[in-house]
Amino acid sequence: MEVSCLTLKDLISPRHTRIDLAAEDGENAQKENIFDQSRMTPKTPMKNEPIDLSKQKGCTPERNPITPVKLVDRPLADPWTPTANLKMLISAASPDMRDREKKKELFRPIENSEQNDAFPDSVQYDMVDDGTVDEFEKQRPSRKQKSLGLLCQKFLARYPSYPLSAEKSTISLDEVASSLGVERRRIYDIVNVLESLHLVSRVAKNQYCWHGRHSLSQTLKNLQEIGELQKYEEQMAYIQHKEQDLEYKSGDCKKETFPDSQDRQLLDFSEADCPSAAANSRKDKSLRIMSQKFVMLFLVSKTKIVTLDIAAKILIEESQDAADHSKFKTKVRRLYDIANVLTSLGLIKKVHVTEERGRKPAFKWIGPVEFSGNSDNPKTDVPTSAALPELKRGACAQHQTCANGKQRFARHASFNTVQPSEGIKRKVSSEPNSPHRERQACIVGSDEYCSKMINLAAVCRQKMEKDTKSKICATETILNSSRNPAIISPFSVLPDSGDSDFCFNPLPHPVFPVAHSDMSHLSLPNGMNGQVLQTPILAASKTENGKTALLPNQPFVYLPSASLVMLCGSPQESLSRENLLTTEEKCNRSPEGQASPLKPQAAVFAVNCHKRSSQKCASLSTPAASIEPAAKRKTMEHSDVPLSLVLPKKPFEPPDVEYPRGSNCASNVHLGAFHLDLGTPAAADEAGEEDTTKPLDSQDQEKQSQNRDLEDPSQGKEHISQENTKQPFFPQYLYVQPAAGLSGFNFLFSANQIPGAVGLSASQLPSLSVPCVVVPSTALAPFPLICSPAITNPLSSAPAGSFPNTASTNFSMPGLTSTTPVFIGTTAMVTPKTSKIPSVDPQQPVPSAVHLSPVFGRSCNTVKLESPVCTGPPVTLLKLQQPSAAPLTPKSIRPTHHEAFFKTPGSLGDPIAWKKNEGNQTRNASSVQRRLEISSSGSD
DNA sequence: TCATCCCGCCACAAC
DNA sequence: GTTGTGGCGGGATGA
Repeated sequence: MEVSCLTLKDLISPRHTRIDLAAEDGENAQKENIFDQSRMTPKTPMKNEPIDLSKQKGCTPERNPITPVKLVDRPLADPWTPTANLKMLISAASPDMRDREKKKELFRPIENSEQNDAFPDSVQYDMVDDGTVDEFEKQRPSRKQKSLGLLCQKFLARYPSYPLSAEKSTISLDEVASSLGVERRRIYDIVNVLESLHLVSRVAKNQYCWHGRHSLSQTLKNLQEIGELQKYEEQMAYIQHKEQDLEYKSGDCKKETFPDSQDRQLLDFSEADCPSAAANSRKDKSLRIMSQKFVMLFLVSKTKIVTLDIAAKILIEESQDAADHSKFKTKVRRLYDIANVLTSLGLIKKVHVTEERGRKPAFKWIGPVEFSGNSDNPKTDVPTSAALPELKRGACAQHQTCANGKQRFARHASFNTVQPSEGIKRKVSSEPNSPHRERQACIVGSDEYCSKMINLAAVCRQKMEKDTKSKICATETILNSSRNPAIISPFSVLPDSGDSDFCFNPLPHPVFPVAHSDMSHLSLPNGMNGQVLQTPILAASKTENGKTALLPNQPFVYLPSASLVMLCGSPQESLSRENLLTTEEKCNRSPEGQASPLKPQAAVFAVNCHKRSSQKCASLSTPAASIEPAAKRKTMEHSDVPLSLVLPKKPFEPPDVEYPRGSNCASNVHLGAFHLDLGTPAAADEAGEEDTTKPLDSQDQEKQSQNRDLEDPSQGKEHISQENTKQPFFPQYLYVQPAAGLSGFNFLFSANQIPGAVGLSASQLPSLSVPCVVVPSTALAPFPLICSPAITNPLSSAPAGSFPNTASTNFSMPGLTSTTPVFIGTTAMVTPKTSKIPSVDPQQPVPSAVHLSPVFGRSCNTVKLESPVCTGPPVTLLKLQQPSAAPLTPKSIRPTHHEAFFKTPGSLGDPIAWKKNEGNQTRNASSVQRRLEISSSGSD
């Protein structure tokens, strides 16, 4: 938006200037001006008047100034299209033009084109004749000036970001193209991307309707949910790991399970169900869909950073396209196109991720992370079905058809990345916003694919709901999950595929000790989330009574805030965990295991969180996931720009896999599952099938993985950290993801913990009577409160039921703003070790706190985040990779309450945001395993 | 050399 | 058959 605004100004100004100049200045200027006008009127009188323009103009201030001119310009452009470029160039050659243009550099290209067009050929030619050609060439708009991004900005400048309903204007591609002096083809590129976000919709041939950003939030929200269902995060993590592995191996990596799964999905979507495979295939490849998927990657990503190569790989996989290099290159090209538009929209920005290999181009999501009610009310704002291009196109219908056919899919593969099914749609529809959602669903998934995804989400939700209803079941499931790694499998989305569609559902709720109610919300609809959370928490809770009671063990209660992630570890926890473990014996809480789990756990959490997408639960999921994710996020945020992602070469799976059994079998399980998932990120879904279907295997795998982890001392830094985490004690700490913009990580340490480790002195922090130390908000991103269960008062956020113990005392703190994080922990909860956690030292071995520790362990992986965003010094983030079992499951917490209280500007936002975060985090968790070093050069 | 991505051919779909 | 769409990748540009 902002960008666009700026752009608009710029654009406008230039023109104005021109105009003014023309009028004021000399004739030279006049030429241009004259041109424009003359052109406008004469050439395209028709065009000039286009409704769009007029409307647009009227609508926004920007327009006001601009539009009029533009109108004029447009007409001019029209005629010229064929030679517009040439003319423009020529015109550019003119000194006057140059000067002016120089001033206007940014917009020049377009303007020039327009203006140039205006100039009489004679003039241009003259210029050329004069030998200005050289100059012309010199001035010839540079490639940058012609960039799609710039073009898009100009395009956006023409329309108000938030047009009044009445204002909705139609967009004539021809006009726009002519006015902008570009080929229509270029406009298609822009419009397709905009359409994917529902900023515009196709009305008719060559006609699009401008909707503005009203529905953007909703669209993003939907995309996020879908992305979570898709397990994109996991996929990304998987791919990253794969890459790393490959690097190791230097071998070729061919698609692994993951891809396959995706491919399958794709196939299913595009071909199987769809009537016209060809059409579908084409649609699947459409820029619009790619754009949506690309956006999903961001929304799901914990770090909010997506590298082009990974995105391309994911897209390729999904599209079933051969992974051959050419395809990859093509995808990357397309992604550049999309990225340019998204950048112009101010949704992403380019950054560089430094990996072991080197620097990789990447993009960071700078758009809204949380999608709360949204300004865009989908309901109101959302463009009507008519507006939805896709719908118009009948995509919905197709989807439906497909969906129907695929329902099974959803169920079977339900876990597969996306399998939309009728159920999903239903769900969507069923949701509060049903109407809206449906649309969106259609919209989002313009393709069947999308619809399927939606369906899946819906299904997940339903299941989630069911699960919530049958918490008991959940507990059981949890137990089972603990037993069966498979169930826990991160991708659990499907986990139960075999069983029920979403086994995890139950888990989530029960899992989160916090408040079920809340938790339930939080609880990830998806098995993943739920699972993750469950693992740690659940175990605890279960052990306790099956109550979802907040983990007594857990020192802290996680308050759902997108930004926050809290990890708790404490001896107690360990105990509880042990209890859990006992239950989980299966999990094998190997001594080590406990610690190790972190990674997986984190991942798991993340995963779980993700899945919940459909539900608001997402927020819940986030919590768990949030832990790691949060870190990641922070890292990401911090590192707005250049990020160095160091991924542990080792397949994160095993390493991660280490299940901190100790903490919780469940967690472990989850982890394991997660690993599995990681192993087959994309496959996760499928894997889900396999894994889920093969719980035993998965379990075994998990165990193995755990064992591996344990075994693998090396497992990398992460391991170390994890191992640390393994330590019986869980460091209690709270990780707060910085809200967007937050630079540093926020850690919450228990008072017991050694603040020093963190560098924060307890004294410095305002200490609540609570044992926990509060970290300065400044350093910390704003985050929600966290309470240790120990505290008697149940957190407000936490459902009382869930956390009987939790002290809510502080929570209510109205004063707390997102910015002011408050942590409450029971000292008891905190173990000295916990101090480690805060461990600034990423490497510091984190006691393998059962739940939390694991996270730390990983988190320990120092992630250097330089978040450009972060004003603060670059922060080394510890990857909180896993919120190990313990972790709280802030997710569960998710309760709206929390939100209300804590909503912080950035983080808190919607449960969805949570979900996102969670999802991201969880997914990132996989990545977490890897080190994520983000060196973001400064803030952007 | 590599990242970026403009450009326009051309296939497919919609009239 | 014409026009609208948009996939695709060659190859230019810039760092």
